[in-house]
Amino acid sequence: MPKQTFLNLPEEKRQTIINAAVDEFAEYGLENASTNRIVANSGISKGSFYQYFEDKQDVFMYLLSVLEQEKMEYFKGKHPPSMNMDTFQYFRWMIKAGMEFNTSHPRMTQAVSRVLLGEGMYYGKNFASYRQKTTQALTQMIGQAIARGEVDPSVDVELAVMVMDTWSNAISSYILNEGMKQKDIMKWVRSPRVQEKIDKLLYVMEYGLRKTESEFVANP
Amino acid sequence: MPKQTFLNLPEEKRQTIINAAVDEFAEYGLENASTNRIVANSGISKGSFYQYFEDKQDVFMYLLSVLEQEKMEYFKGKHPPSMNMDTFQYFRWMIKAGMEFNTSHPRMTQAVSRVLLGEGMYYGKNFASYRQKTTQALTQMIGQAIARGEVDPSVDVELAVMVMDTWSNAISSYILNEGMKQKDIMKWVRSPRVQEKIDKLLYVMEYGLRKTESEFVANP
DNA sequence: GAAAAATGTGACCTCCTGGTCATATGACCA
DNA sequence: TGGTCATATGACCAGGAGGTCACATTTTTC
Repeated sequence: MPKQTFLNLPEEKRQTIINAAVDEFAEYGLENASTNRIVANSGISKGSFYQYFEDKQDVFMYLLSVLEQEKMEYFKGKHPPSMNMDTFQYFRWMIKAGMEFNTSHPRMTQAVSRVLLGEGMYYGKNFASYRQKTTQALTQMIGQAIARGEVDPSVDVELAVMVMDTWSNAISSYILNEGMKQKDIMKWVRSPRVQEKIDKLLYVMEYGLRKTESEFVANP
Repeated sequence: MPKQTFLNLPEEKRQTIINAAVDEFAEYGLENASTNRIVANSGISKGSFYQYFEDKQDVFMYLLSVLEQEKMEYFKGKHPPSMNMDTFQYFRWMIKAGMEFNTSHPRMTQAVSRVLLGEGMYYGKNFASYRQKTTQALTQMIGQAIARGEVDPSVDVELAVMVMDTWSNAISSYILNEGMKQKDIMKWVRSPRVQEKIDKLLYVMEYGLRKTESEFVANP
């Protein structure tokens, strides 16, 4: 975590530095990020950087905690539209709210998810706790869904978690990759075309690809 | 592509070199791979390396083509157990055959998929053609499935491709990551536990997570 | 055998990396 | 005013990267 010196800095200067770091991680990932470039782009000296942080991983950990903090505050102010949702409706609402949040912090989300999804498995222990938080939340959610009889009983918890986690990441990556090509990412995400795509993907997660009697309805 | 000098080399020496390269890419990815380490581990000199290849990306491209070649030969000798399979049965067979192949070339598959999935998006054009081949094959397969009325008609081709591609990659990553921890990866993959896990995942892809009247049966 | 062509070698180059540290600056206090 | 202490700086370091090249060695050709 950053040293006190960094936290004492004026808000503006701190922002400049973390912006440069975010850009660097989004562009190069963690392993290939260069402290020299971060320093150059934030207009501070090399010495100052190491007075603020242990190393670049320290910076990244700080970004991670900031993003987590902001996400928690975002979700604190958001409430599901209805209390009588089943697990799948709730998951859909969470995914969409998550995408709203992501696109309101696109660079930061890009940087973090690039590192977490791309290099996370090889960095091993360091990020394990962050991945675990998601897994735990999902596990609890699925446990409830199974108890309520909403989930296919032949599907065990671990498998269902993998399915939901996979789709959560896939949708997030898709939105970020495609969205960064748009001129207004928020507007793009909120467009009916994209919303329907998300709906359809989650519908397929729920009912499968194979033709059955259940039918897709947009914005159910 | 490698220069003629490399292709003239005795089989054994070529193998030593590509083994060292495979290990390097599997361990460090493409960006962070070190030509110095590759030459050290393959017992050739720096100068020879650059007489054989343009640079490390050239080596990787060669690995890619070798793996593709071997995969094609593998599938040429393999035939689906029955001609009367629907698309989902065929996909399941392909996935399982693919996993057989992957675990018989674990290091190479690991190296290639690490680079392709992890750094592929950022290298842009270079690997696009390889990703495209998979997409094209899937597109054709789905087109047929839709024509046969096997797929939910509310699902369009592009979406179905994304779903199948996502699962193909997810299963492959899962098998590779977990499998590398086992002492005998081939035996592990063939075990009923793992086979059933794959079956269940593909069952969920086909019928969804939600409880319906259709029920999972192992090895259908 | 000699001449020619192909192959192999590692010292050396420049560039950039993460990281250090003696020194300079300037805010605050007596 | 002088002294103290947090902060800021960039020259500097060792290490490793990718890449080159003059020379040594081996193979082929005649």
